[in-house]
Parts: sequence; structure tokens; C-alpha cells
Amino acid sequence: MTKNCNFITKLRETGLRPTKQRVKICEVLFNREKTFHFTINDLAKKISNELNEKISLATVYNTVHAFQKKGYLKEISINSDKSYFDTNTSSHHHFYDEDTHELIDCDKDDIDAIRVNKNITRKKINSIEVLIRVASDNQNQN
Amino acid sequence: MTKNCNFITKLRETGLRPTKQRVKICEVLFNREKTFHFTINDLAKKISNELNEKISLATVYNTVHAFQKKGYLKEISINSDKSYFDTNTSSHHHFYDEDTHELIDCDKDDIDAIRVNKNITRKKINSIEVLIRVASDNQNQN
DNA sequence: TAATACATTATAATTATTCTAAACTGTTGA
DNA sequence: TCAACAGTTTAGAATAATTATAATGTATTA
Repeated sequence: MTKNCNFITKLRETGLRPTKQRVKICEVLFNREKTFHFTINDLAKKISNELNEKISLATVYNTVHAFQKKGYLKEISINSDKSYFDTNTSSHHHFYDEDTHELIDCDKDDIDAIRVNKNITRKKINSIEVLIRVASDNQNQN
Repeated sequence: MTKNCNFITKLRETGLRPTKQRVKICEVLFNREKTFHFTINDLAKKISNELNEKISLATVYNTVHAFQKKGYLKEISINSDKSYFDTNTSSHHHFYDEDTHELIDCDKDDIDAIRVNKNITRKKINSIEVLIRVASDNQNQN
């Protein structure tokens, strides 16, 4: 209840109108103990499970992109047929289980910090992402 | 000419029938000074530009996937609407220019080797990919 | 509260990729 | 050499994620 007020404030502060749908999606995304990974489809299902109200798929797309642009969400670079997003926006990396298509956060200690030794002129580094693909040993035969 | 014989041998050795189409695609992909990155669409265009013969899009898809499975090609993890492939199959990383959608190989010295400190049980690491997203400084405003 | 700029919505359009099933071709072994 | 077979190619249909459209609705502001 008070939490929704926080979302409304947060949205307004970052220049997004706090519409009913956006606040609801905030609840689904951020009223949680743990951060998580999702596809648009996952999120749409979560919404229809956890809320009474129906939100149009187009709005889910719009909202996720708006939130990503504002830095509430991070998109993860996996080459898949779908896009994956992460509610954990801190700098961290991922394991991707190719058997189960599961994404797992790397702990801080799992990988040493990446140092870029190249001098990049006229461009700014937006992100550094490490993806470690794992699979059971008997994959990739044939 | 003798090069084609090499492709035929190579294909046969890895258990792929050296069909006319596969050999032609080998030429387009591997008869080059430098390695390069491509999408299926890029490759299809390259083929129709550089060869007289027409190859069906379905065959381009099939062939690229077969070549990837055999390790002739590597798929690059970028979250884009398309899949990117690399004829450079050595272990290396990428810069991705978000303005131009250009992929650039990292030199060996650009990034220190990634060490995974986590003990992964029952799974094998298939790949470790680092993607450094860069963009001009005035992006991501708004 | 009226005007307006921004959001939502259902639906259509687009695009990359995969599927299908028929025709074709490289390979094997008689 | 050639028939049989398994693996390939192909055009086109099907699928699925995402984006575009344009009409309706809503938060903001003056």
C-alpha cells in the first residue's frame, strides 16, 4: 500500500507517468525478496496470475522498454529467440544452462572484475557482460 | 580450385556430405584474408553477390547451423532480433557498437583472460563470452 | 477543468526462423 | 556400374517474437 506510493514517486522522479499499469507492473517486478530473470512472456503470465486486472501485451512491451531505458531493468545478451531481462541492475554476470535454458546470476566472487585495456575514443562503455554457457557433458556430440 | 578440394575433404572428415551448396558456402565464408561477422541475411546477400548459383534461404540456415555444430562457426551472444555468427572460432571477445550495430573483435590484449572461480558440477563450460557495449556519449539520455 | 501530451489497447504488420513434404543427390555395396 | 537409401535442398507455409497503427483513455498543467 505504502509501497505503491513509493513506485509512484519513483516513476514520477524519473519522468514516467505513474499510470495504473506501470504501478502494477512495478509491484510484480520489484515487490520481491529476490531479483529474477524473465522474458516478456514470463512477465505477462506473472501479471495475469498475480493481478486481477488485465494488461495488454503491447503495454507490457512498452513498459519493459521504458523501464529498461530508465535503468530499472537490464537486458541480458543471450542469443535466443526471445529477449531476457533482469531486475538485478547491479553489475554482474551470468551462467546460462543450455539444457534447461535457465539463467543464473554469477556471484561477485565467481569471476574477477573485467578490465578493458583498450582505449576507446569517442565512445563510452555502456556495459560489460560475461555469459558462461554450460551444458551437461554429453551435449554437443554428433 | 584446389581450395574446393580442401573444403570437400574437410566436410567429409567432419561427417558432412560435400554438396555443391556447402562447398560454395565454404568458399564464401572461408576463402578470405580476414575472419568476419555476419547474420544469415548478410550471408545470403554475400552468396547471391559472389556466386552465380542461387542457394535457397532454408539451405543457408541449415548449412550455417550444421557448420556451427561442427565448430566451423561460432554464434555470438548479442541480444538482437537476429543471430550473429563469426568465422573466427578462436576464443575471443567482442565490442558491440550500439550506434552502428557493428561487431568488433577484441584483441587478445584488450581483456585479460576470464577465470571462473566457481566449481561447476555435472556441467561443462561450453563457452565464455564477453560483450562490451559501446555507444557515443550522447546516447541514453532522455 | 479544459487542453494537451502521453499511455493503453486490440489488432494488423513485420521479420527472423523453423517446419514440411516433395524432389534431388552423394554414398554404399552388390 | 548402378540401384537403393539416407541425407540434402527447396519453395512455400507456419510460427513466434516484436513493432506499428490508430483510436480511445488518462495524467498533467495552466
